Amino acid sequence: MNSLDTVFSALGNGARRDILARLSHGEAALSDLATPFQMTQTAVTKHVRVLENAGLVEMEKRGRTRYCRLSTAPMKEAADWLQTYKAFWEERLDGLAKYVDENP
Amino acid sequence: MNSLDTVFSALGNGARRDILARLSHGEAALSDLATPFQMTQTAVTKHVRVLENAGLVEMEKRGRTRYCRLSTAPMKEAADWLQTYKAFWEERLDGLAKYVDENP
DNA sequence: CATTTACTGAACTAAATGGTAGACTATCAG
DNA sequence: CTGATAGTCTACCATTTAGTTCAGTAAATG
Repeated sequence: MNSLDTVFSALGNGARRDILARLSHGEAALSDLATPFQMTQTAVTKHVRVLENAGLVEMEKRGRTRYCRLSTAPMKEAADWLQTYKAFWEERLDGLAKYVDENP
Repeated sequence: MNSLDTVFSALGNGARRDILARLSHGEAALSDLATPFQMTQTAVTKHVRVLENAGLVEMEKRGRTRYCRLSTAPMKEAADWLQTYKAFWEERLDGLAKYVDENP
């Protein structure tokens, strides 16, 4: 599977985006993530695995706890892909601006 | 379902991204899309429906053919979401630069 | 009018997703 | 050692996804 496939579909889930938001405040253990998200630890683990598989989080086991931290490189890839369409939506905005100018 | 959910998961499929790429060259009928993508027309229609549902394409029926064109507004939303993490990956790059500076 | 073309809809399949529960291992604290 | 804590693995479930086929409607064309 394409890397953009895994990244975009990993991001296509609110719970996972919430986990990323939480991780943007710093490293967290799996159990730290399970508590606030009203979810089984197993479920959280599954989500984190998806994120890990997409390269969006890195895991490190210290003792019995497994810490997750953000890894944003794939996000940059995704952002770059979207960026290729930026000209498009800006052009559309320009078109709108022109329309507004010509129809006061 | 959250709008970012539908947009990101719509983008999480190579076939759909290919369709968007094709549409970035201009309007296309459903049948125009089916031919190059070695897929049933029904399958293409389903993909396009997903894209339409995410607001990424707009459809217009003229006569018996249904034309699709790009609609990038939701992409901008997605890009904006990713952008909030941009500081992160740039910070990481700064950290790397610092590391490189300190370890010549 | 007859035929082709463009598309729709329903029904089906196989696999993936998002979630649960339960039993088990490993580690840390008292 | 004992018990609590962190996490894993397996199995199961319901729903969604990605695709197919086939039959049908609607519009363009000879």
